[in-house]
Amino acid sequence: MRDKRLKRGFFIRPTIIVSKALLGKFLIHEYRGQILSGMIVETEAYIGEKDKAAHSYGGRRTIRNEVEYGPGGYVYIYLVYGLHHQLNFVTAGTDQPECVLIRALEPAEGIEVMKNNRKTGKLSNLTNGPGKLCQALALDRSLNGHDLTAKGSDFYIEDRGVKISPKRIKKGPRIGIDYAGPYWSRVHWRFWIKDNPFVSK
DNA sequence: TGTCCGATATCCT
DNA sequence: GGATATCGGACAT
Repeated sequence: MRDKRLKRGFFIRPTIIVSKALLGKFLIHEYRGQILSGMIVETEAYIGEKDKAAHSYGGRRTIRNEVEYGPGGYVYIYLVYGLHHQLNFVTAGTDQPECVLIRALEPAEGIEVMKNNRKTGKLSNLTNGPGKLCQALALDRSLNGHDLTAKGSDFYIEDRGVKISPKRIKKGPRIGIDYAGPYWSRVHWRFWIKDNPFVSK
């Protein structure tokens, strides 16, 4: 059987390219013997050094964002507002603190478990936001620094052959970062699949 | 050691 | 549509 997991080379590319390429890929978490998965439908790019909205702006390097300074293909996950997790994938090479925030998924496998994790019966409300998808797929800080490309790991990304043509990729300003000032809060570094009902609002 | 605040979701009106 | 929950990280003291 062909190994469909994304390899290191996929992530070691410019962050904007990776952000778009991730649309249509499948995020898979094998959790307690269950497969929890979803197709990525919305992403945001964070270009560390020069991006005022990024944790690594100006080369800021801390215990929390240390993994961003490593090579692409690793997981950067942390807690905001004391209750919501944010899932990111590190991109580019070593010492370029760049990453892609996963904002929304279209649920694929393990939907019943996800509904239970989320305490909701509504499919449309399961994974249409960064904090929601982490809760649905049971992702938390213990996965920080996880290698997505490691053989046999239980958290990875697959290419299942879904092709998203450039025409179906929409872009716009990122969300919830007004503090970054008029320029960085407006750059069009958010990407999503046109007309997909699971994109966050 | 203390204070400030966030890459959101939810509940309430 | 608006308030607010809730905690760990960042940085100042």
